[in-house]
Amino acid sequence: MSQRSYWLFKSEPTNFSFDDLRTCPNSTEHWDGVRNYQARNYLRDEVQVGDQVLFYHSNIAVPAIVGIAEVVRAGYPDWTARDPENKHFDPASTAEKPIWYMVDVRFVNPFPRPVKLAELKNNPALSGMVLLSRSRLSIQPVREEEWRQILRMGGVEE
DNA sequence: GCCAACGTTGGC
DNA sequence: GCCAACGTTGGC
Repeated sequence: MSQRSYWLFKSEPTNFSFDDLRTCPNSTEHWDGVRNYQARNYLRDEVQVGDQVLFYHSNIAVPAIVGIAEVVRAGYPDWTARDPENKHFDPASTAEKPIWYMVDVRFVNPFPRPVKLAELKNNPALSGMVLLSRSRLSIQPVREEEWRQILRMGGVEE
């Protein structure tokens, strides 16, 4: 029995928003299209069923963490890499030797108050967050203390 | 829309 | 294996 971990997943809401996740069948969706090796390693090797996820909206006027999702399926080959029609097609990835991985996530709940990037930056307790030093990494680990702090900032009851 | 930061590619 | 060129990300 492994202890559950915390993550931050980034998404551009114009592509896929937290509300899109909510309205998916069973509020569950594949987290596909990740094409960065470090993020891939997390998805393939570390993200586990039951892990909790901060859903972050990037590349918009007011970037913010908007809610919580949960991992419902651990890493497995991202088949969109083998679909020539797909935007994220990668001919180097095969069924025998997949390069890219995805997980499945489920909508849990929105924050009563979204936590803006500016607020994260202004909180000294969060100065070690990966988001602030490696902003481009799309799958990032979150420490338990950071998780609790951010939920508090988002108005989530303990 | 700009541009800095950063990841990837490919010539050597 | 180095590193310049290039493409992408994402805050502003």
